[in-house]
Amino acid sequence: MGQIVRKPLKTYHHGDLREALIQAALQEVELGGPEAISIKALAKQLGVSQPAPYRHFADREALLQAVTAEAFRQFNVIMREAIEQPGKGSKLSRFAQAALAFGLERHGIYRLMFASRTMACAPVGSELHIAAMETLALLIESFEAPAVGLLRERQALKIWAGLHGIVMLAEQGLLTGEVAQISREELMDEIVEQTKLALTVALKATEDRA
Amino acid sequence: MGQIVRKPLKTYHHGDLREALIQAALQEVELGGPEAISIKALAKQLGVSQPAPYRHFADREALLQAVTAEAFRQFNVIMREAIEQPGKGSKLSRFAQAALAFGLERHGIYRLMFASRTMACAPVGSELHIAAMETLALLIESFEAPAVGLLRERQALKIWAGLHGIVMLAEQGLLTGEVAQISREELMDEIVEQTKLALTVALKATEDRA
DNA sequence: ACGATAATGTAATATGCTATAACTTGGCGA
DNA sequence: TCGCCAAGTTATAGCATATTACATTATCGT
Repeated sequence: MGQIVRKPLKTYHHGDLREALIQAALQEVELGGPEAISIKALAKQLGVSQPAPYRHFADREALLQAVTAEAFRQFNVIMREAIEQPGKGSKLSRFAQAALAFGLERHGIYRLMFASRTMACAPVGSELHIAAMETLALLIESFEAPAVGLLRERQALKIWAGLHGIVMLAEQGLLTGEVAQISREELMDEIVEQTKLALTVALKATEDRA
Repeated sequence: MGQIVRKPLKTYHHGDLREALIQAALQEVELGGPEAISIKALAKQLGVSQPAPYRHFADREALLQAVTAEAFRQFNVIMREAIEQPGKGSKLSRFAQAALAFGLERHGIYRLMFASRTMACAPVGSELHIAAMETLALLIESFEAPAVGLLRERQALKIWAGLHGIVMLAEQGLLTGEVAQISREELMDEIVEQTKLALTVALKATEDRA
C-alpha cells in the first residue's frame, strides 16, 4: 500500500510517545478534568502497551505535571495575544476577559491548572512553576502603570484572585438563583475597574508623600 | 473518659455507620484532600467489612457529597460566629478574614468544598447545594447595607471570588518570589474595602437617579 | 410476645488502574 | 559490524471500586 510513511504505522518504537501522551492527555483533560487522565486509556488510544508511558513519566503525577506545564504555555500564548492585539478596553481588561473566557470554556484544563493538587506539588523552579509564574508576570505587565514598590503586584493578585473565584463559582453552580442574572463578564470588569481605581489612589498617596 | 457506651464495641451492626463514615472521611480530607478518601480504608478504620459503606452511599461520589455538605454546614457555623461575635472590623471584614483563615488552615477540606468536581455535580436543590447557597446568603447578610436590586449580591460575589482566589493562589505556591511579601490577610482586607467603596458609590448613583 | 420483613452487615468476586520486573527490539555510534 | 542503550513488550503484583449472594439483627404489625 503506497502510503507515505512519515510515521510508519507499525513500528516497534512509537516515534515521539512523550509528546503524543501530553497532547492526548490535554484532550482528555479538556473534557473530563484531571481525574479523566488514565495512563492505561492513553496507552491504548495511542496504540502502545499499557506500561509504555512509564518510560517517559515516572508516574501519573509526573505526566499531569508535564500536561499542566504545557497547558500554562498555551494559556500564556493566548493571554499575550489578548494583550497585544488592540481591542476594546485596556490591556488589563482584555487580559481579564480572555482569561475568564478560557476558564469558562475550557474548564477541564482550567481546573487542572488552578484547582488541582498537581500545581501544589510542583517545586519552585520546576518547568511547571516557571510557566505559572510567567502567567502572573504577563498579568502584571498588562497593568499600564509605573512600578512603585509592590503596588502593581498587589493589584494584579487581586484581579487574579477575583478571576479565579468567578470561574470556580460559575463552575460549581453557585451562580444560580437570582444571582444568576449577574453577568460574569460584567462582574469581572467591575473587579478590574475597581482595582485600577485602587491602584490610582495608592499611587497618588505615594506621590503626595514624596 | 467515662464514655457512655451507646455503641457496644462488638455488635454486628455498627450503630451509626453512615455518620461515622462522614466524620472519619472529614478527618482524612483535612489532611490529604478529596483524593485521600478511600472507601476501603475508611471501612477498615471503622472495623467493618469493605463493602459495608455501600449500604449507606451508592458510590464514592455520594459519600464525597455528603462529606462536603457536612463541611459546608460546619463552615457556616464558623462564619456565623465570626459575623456575630463582635470583634475588630466590620461584619464583612470578619467574615472574610475567618473564611480566609479556614481556607489556609484547613485546606484539604477547603479544596473539597471549592475546588473539586464534587460540587459541580451537585444538583440544584441537593443538600449540598443548599448548604453552599446558605454560605453565600451569610456573606450577603454580612453586608450591612440596604438591599437595592442585586447590588449587594454583586459585591458579595466579588468578595467571595477574591477570597477564593487568594486561598487557591497561596496553596498552589504562586505567592512566591517577591509577591510573597504581600500579606494575604492585608490583600483580603483591601478587596473588602475597595468593594465596600464600590457599593457605596453604586448606591449613591442609584439614589441620585431617584 | 412473635413472626415477617426491612435494614444492615459479611464473604466472595469481577473489573479497572497504577506500577514494577524481566525480557525484546532496533537504531546508532565506536 | 558489533554491542549498547533507549524505548518498547508481556506478565504480574497490588490496591480500590463496586456488585452479587448470603447472614444477622432490628423493628413493627397483629
